[in-house]
Amino acid sequence: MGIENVAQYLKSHGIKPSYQRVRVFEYLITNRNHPTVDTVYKALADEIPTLSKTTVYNTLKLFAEKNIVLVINIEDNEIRYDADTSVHGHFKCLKCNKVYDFQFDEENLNIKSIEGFDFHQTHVYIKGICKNCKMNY
Amino acid sequence: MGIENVAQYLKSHGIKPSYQRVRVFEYLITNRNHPTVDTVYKALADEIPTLSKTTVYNTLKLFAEKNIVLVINIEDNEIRYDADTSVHGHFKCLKCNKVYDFQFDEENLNIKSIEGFDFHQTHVYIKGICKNCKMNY
DNA sequence: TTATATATTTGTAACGATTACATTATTGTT
DNA sequence: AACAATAATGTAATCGTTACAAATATATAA
Repeated sequence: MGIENVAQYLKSHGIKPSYQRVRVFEYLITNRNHPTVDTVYKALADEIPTLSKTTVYNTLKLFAEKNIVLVINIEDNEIRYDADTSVHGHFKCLKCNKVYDFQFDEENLNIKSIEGFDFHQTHVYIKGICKNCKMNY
Repeated sequence: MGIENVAQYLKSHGIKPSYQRVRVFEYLITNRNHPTVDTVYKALADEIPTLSKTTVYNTLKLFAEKNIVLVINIEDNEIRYDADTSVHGHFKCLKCNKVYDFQFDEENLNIKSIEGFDFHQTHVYIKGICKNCKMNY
């Protein structure tokens, strides 16, 4: 997605494409690393010296409200964000702390005992050791 | 589970059954309400006037380390605990904020793209509107 | 263009949940 | 009873997040 397309994408979701918002969203789609606010802020602060961390908080919260990012709550002490809003799960490696995406079959979950409930969001989180860390330690 | 059995249960998991620890664990198994630290503290403070909130924090953290409680991270601003450590999911109603348990078929998730990873914990969280709130609003 | 209104960004202060730490109390052992 | 080890307590510190007011940027209308 080019800058013009990012701006258009934000507009089409009811978000005015300010410079900071475009840059934050570009960061998310370029680095698919499920960053925290701090990660985004540190990465962009070099190139946008006037950037405020509050702006990153506001921007990501706005993106979440407008449903163009997913909020990842796999750890209790940090909020991560993902610009891939398709249904997928997240795996966090307890050794290297990296977060991986994975696909799963939602319809096969065969959920029991909460029939008649309306589902708005489904989150599947798995923690463990990733393949790379298994081999190297 | 009676008090003696709670003490025995804690011991068998390497936890010294102090008065406070027994009371916190009894609270969890008596009120299966997925409480936060604050909820447990407020409920027990009446009956144990000297109870410190730090003790509740320490106790629940210890229980989690010893794997006799699950840490529920369905919301980013609160940690909830569950003495039911069997594999099950959690549904949070966005209207009444109640957390419900549900069963699901883990083996049918059919997880792709993270083959060869070791899984330690699996969490399935669903947010939406519960049946009761659907009917009453 | 200029004036004006609106929206956004910024930086600081406040907030709240959690943790660190030192002190006190409790428990177990000899 | 004396001692050592463990746990509980209360306060202070920490850290991620939010509130808020001032400054800046953007859009609109005359």
